Amino acid sequence: MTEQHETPGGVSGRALRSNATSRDVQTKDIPQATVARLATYLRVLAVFADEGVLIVSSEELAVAAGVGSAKLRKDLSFLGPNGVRGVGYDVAKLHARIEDVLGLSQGHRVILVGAGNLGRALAGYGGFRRRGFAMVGIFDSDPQLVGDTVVGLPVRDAAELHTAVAELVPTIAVITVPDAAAQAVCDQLVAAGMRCILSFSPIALDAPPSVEVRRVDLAVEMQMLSFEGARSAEAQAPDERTPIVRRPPSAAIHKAGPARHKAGVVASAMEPTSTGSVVAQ
Amino acid sequence: MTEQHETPGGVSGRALRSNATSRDVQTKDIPQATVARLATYLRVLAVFADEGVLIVSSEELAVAAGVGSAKLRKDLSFLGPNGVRGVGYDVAKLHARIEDVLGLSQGHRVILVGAGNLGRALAGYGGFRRRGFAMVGIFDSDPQLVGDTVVGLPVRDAAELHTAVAELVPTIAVITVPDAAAQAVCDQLVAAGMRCILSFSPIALDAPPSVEVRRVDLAVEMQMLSFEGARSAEAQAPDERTPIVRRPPSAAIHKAGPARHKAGVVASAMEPTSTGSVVAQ
DNA sequence: AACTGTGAAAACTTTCACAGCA
DNA sequence: TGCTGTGAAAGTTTTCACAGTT
Repeated sequence: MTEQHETPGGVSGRALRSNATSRDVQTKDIPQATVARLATYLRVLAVFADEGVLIVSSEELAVAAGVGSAKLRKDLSFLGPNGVRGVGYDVAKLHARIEDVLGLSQGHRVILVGAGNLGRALAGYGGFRRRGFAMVGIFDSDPQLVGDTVVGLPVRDAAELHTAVAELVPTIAVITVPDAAAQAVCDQLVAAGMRCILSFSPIALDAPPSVEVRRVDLAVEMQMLSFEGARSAEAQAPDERTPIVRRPPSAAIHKAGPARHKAGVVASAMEPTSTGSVVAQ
Repeated sequence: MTEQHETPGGVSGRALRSNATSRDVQTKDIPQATVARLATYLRVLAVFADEGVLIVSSEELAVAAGVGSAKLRKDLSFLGPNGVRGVGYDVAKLHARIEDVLGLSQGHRVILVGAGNLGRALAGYGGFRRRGFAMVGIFDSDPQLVGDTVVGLPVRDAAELHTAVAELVPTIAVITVPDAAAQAVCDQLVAAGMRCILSFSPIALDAPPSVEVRRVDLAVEMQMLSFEGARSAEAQAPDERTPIVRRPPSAAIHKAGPARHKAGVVASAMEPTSTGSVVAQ
């Protein structure tokens, strides 16, 4: 369930490449939900291609991607005709088509702000490189980290962001700084001209509508799992449920102590957040 | 854009805790989309609580969470009455209520399989601990890594998984191994009795319907950003678009070379995947 | 006066089932 | 015959707007 998504109006273009196939489709009309799955199909197609498969049917692709074949066909139909009736889809051709529609054909230059644990892990994450995202710059404001080398790139001072953006011409920025610093970093990135931002901080970032901000909250996924798990447990043992989750040793933080209840104070300072989207899935 | 979700029927129960408030609501009736957002509200509420805020209005909460207030109220309405008309919501009470509904009240014991970059980063990710997820075991099959200490825990041999699960009684398992190993690890976890699995491998995992599997594909988020970015660029400069994404130096992998086209071969071996869900958003 | 809770409308997604084509 | 592309139905989610409460 992705989220709202204020109408954008950003920047970042695609190189010319006068050949046919181009991104003619009314991209505006491709449902959000479909876009999310196109990315998945792309990966699966890459696997098929590696295996030397030339043609796949919607059924095969669907199974590999974990969706229904009707849904897959419907999704692909938004990109115009891509297959051959009675035969299937040309793996290479479909891969190229989706890449094109997603705006991945030219590849992306990515900078990462926040060289902490998560940042370094993402910088080295093979899945990005493998799918056409090149890491071109890493930044942090911690003098301790500045100068380190991560996946071959020097960690630069976050103060250099503005200059560096002009020089590196990145198309996507990834934020992996502590929550408290996220909004400030986002502002800097916007000021530097970035138009696509992926944040791993769970806070909602405020940015002009011309900037695309996506948010990934890793804990949300765990919490959804928790819900589904608890739900199925409930369904199975309507009442004599076994307390498998015994000892709450170090867990159960934020127990929202029943302290200071009673009305009175009302919300105080709270950034006028907006833009952005959730995962969810 | 979350996804399908085969009807589960799993395990993992909640401790008794005879007090009121319990998870009475027909959890079955809470929309998937709402569950994803509840997790977000929870985090925002924790922030408000830390700031000493006692009461919030749907509008304030909504802004902080980055959603519309009507949507937020509708979401909360699935949990039964939680606020006071004309006043707002009691921060602590609402926090506790959502925690309860999501099945987080008892906290969760988490094991992680795959002590590579991503695994280690997740193990140390404060967002988990902060929200009640306690890391209790880390595994890897690489002898090089076994024995290392990550966030205070020794990396154990993945071969010990079965025994370890019996001993640690974890409720959630996180998979961060290379794609090729993901299905095997998943199978082991299922065999060991795990019922909730979160995988960071982009491949669709096959597991019995009684096991909840969620998948997070970090690259999908980037690809969706790419799409939105390209789309808005298009909207802005209908035709004389500036090719900001110039030099495709190290980027643009998987260019799906127009080599071996032409039909003939059809999909070969492909795991009969199923279960699971996507992010996306 | 301020704010929640909620039916009902609108928008969006998924699923079905079949016409159309190689 | 086999598989795509797609309208139309079904299901889900969001948005609206207002009745109900304190």
